[in-house]
This record gives sequence, structure tokens and C-alpha cells, in this order.
Amino acid sequence: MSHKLNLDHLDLQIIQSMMENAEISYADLGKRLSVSGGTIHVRIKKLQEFGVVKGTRLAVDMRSLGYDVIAFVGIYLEKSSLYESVANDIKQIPEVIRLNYTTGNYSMFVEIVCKDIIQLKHVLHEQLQNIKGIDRTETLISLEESFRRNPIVYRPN
Amino acid sequence: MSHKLNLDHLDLQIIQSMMENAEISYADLGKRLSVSGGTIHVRIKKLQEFGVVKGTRLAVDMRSLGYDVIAFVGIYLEKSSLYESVANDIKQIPEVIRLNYTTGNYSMFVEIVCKDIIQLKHVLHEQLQNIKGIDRTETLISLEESFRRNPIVYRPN
DNA sequence: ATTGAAAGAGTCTCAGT
DNA sequence: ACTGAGACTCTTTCAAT
Repeated sequence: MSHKLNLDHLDLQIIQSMMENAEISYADLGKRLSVSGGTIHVRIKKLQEFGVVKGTRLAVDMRSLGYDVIAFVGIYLEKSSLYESVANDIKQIPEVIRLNYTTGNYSMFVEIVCKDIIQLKHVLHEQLQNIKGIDRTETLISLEESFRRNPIVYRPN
Repeated sequence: MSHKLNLDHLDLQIIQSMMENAEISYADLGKRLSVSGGTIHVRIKKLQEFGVVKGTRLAVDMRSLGYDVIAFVGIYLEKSSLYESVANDIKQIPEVIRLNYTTGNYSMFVEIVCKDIIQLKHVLHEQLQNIKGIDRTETLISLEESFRRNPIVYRPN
């Protein structure tokens, strides 16, 4: 992480392409980017060694599994020094899939995924609110996710 | 349509495992779950047909690519009927990777990924604020991401 | 660093259960 | 529905450039 990475256009194109679809074969991706499959292989191995690439993950449609509710919760702390302790307690709640320490309105900001509103209510009132050091919370419930996409790391022109 | 799929424990275990790491072979995953590799293959094909599985994606450490800044922006609309038009304008901003229509404090909520604060400032002031129909915005900048993980779809016991 | 080809490993299909 | 084996495809290594 302390080393400066020197990534060229080919590296970025590979990343851009495989962030969207990691199933493409090295040979096919090589064809598309005008190099051999062997070169794709070497580059990906390098990116893994450098820690840029962290593996591949199955993309799952959570709604079709019955996880219909996404909520965001802004958290106000009693004292900002309680961050570590509160973060640790929050991590014990499996429905919380993400926690950020933030500037701005809130001290902390979490994302929650649940099967229904009943379960969300349970997480908010029985779990989150009981954590020592949390002053109060504000909840945003997502009625619709308009889009979600990857950052653009390679822009052709 | 998102109901009523009949998925059993095996399906959920496959999903749970491959959400974390999609590189495992069918044979190895089968061993772990006490079935043959062929069965894993059939199940995954079924999950793809049902639309539960949407492919695989490369997991990338954005920070090592120089994308150091994550920000969340809450948006107040002049009228909530402007949602569609504003959503469309927001989608044109490549740094915005996610947009949700929400209840609660804000009408809309976006996530932004940038290389630095300069770029974030540009996105906020030259792009977002110029969109017709946006009343005002509140920005949360992430100072640290404490954790990020997948939802739990299978809990052993 | 990239290539092409051979060796090794994984996916996919199918007949049998 | 699951299994195991054969056919096929992809990954990985490596000598040559």
C-alpha cells in the first residue's frame, strides 16, 4: 500500500471490464483488448499481488431472495471518542452490511439490509438503539434503488 | 415475480459461499457441502435462470487505484414529482455510483466515489447543484469505512 | 513484457441410478 | 434429483522472442 503502483491503460481496461463481468475468458478479453490471453493472465496475477484485485464475488439479486428492505441510518454519538466501542457493537448486528465514520450531519452512517419492515424495526429498536454511546439515530428507508454501478476507472477516448 | 422461489439450504449455502469467494471450484464446494460437483453446477445454473445469480464481478480495492474519497449526499427536491427527471440527470454523473429514492430526511440519497476532494467539490458544485429540481443537498464524507460485508442469507446451526 | 503452445485443472453434458 | 465419467474449455506454465 505504501508503494506507488504503476498501472497502464491495459490494466485499467481489464479491471473495468471484469468489474462488470468476471466470467469472460482470458482469451476473449485478450481479443477484445488486442493482446494474447497469456498477457491478460500475467496482468491479473500482478494486480492480485499488488492487492488491487481482491478476488471475484457472485452477484446476487437480494430482492429475489426476499430481502426487500434497504435502509440507511445516520447515528449521533454522545461523544465522538466512543466511536471504536460503538463500531464494535454495531458489527455484531448481521443485518448491518456497512459502517462508515463520517463528517457532516452524523458521526456514523450505516447501511442495513432486511427481509421486511418488521425485521428492520427489530434491528433499529432492539439492537441499534440499545448500544451504549449512541445518542440518537435517523433512518432513511429506500423506496427504490434507481441505479447502482461500478466507478469508472478507464474512460476510452 | 420476485416471489415465490423455492430455494433449499443447499442453494443458500452455495450463494453464501460464492458471494464471499466465487473462485472456488464446483468440486471443492461440493466437497464442503457434501454433494458432487455436478450438483453444484446444476444448482448454480438454476439460480442463474431464476435471476437470483447475476454473474460474477471482480472485487477491486478502489483506494489502491487512487479513489480515496467516498461521500454520501442527501438531496432535497423542490417537488417530489421531479424525481424521475432529477434521477435521469444524476445518472449522467459518472462519479455517482448509486441513487436511492428514500423516505425520511431526504428525498433522494446518492453515493459518490472520487479520486480526491477537489474532484468531489467539482461534482457537488458544478454538477449536482446545477440540476433543475434540486432544492439543496447535505454531504457526508466518509473518513473511514469500518467494514463492508455481504448480507447473511444462510445461517448454520 | 508478450506470445503461443503444452500441461494441468475446471466446467459442462449425459447416461445410469 | 444426484452421481461419476468423458468431452470440452479455460487457466497456468514456460521456452522463445
